[in-house]
Amino acid sequence: MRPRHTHDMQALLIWYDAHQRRLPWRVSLDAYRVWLSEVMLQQTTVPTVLGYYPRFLERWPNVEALARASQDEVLAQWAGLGYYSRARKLHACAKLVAFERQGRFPETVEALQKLPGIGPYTAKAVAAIAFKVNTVPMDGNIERVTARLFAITTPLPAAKPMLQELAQRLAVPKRPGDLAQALMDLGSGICTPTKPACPACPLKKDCQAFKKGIAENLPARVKRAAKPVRHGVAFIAERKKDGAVLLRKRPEAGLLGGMLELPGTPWQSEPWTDEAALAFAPSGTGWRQAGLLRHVFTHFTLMLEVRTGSATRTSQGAFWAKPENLSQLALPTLFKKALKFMALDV
DNA sequence: AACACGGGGCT
DNA sequence: AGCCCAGTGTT
Repeated sequence: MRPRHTHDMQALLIWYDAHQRRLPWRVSLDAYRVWLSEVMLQQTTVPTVLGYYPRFLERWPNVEALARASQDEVLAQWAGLGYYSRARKLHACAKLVAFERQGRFPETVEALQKLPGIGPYTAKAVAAIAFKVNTVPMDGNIERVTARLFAITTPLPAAKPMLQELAQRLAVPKRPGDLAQALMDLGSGICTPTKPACPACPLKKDCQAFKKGIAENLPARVKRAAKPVRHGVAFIAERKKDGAVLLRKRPEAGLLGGMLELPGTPWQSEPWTDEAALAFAPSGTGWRQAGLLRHVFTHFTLMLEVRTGSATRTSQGAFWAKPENLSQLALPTLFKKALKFMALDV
């Protein structure tokens, strides 16, 4: 066992007490609320989550309520947040906790990590914040803070195990949850990826990277490959009498899994010819180009050509959705963008 | 270890 | 245009 308290975590906690933000998931340490916020915050910024978390909590105030919802309802509320497998696993986890564990979340890192959608980070965060387990979760912020504190120059992701081990040395038994949140606040507010505010940092006396003047260069990363481009054509098939459009449900697994979409072509590396694209159109007439949009996914960029036309009957697997109902459906951002072309087309 | 998996905001 | 973000699960 290495010696603890080589760093002044007390100074960090004092800074945290003076600077912490009033965020809705810091109002209560109820495990359900902590868990819900941590899942939403996976790879998602605080401002974005602020637009979803209060609505979720109002609609489903406890894990039993969320467990009783339908998956389509959960996906509809999640629409726009991205990484939709999170919503499916969130619901699966809620059902498991509500129906097989009498509504109680497990209280150890190991048991939490067995639940759907809870990985190493979320297990530690929930354990530390809701159950006062003395552990330090590793997220992007704490990874960066740790790399700088110890001046680790090994590039990510190879440095991850070392950073994980070093971060655990920062643990303090008194206030594990506050320490985790203090480190994350430090990472987002002071120890930022570019132009860190080192002079204002409560840990500057301990920071090896600051002393060496290399804080801004850490953590080092290996270069990522450029995103390929894919092309698709989507069809807005409009019903004359009420303006309803045809939608269909995507497969449960994979990209935008379980969400709704406009009918259209597959997405391929080459642009579509008219003739090839029309083979994927719903039964309808008068197709004309309404717009072209670019949408960036995690690992490719999509160029989506949007065409409008009129249709009188549904096609295979599709259904009519009235414009006034669109906001309550599980439509990912890509297709919300596409549907905006409809209004221009009168 | 590498990849799939959204979307928004920053520089 | 590239990088980042309160990551997880699969291969």
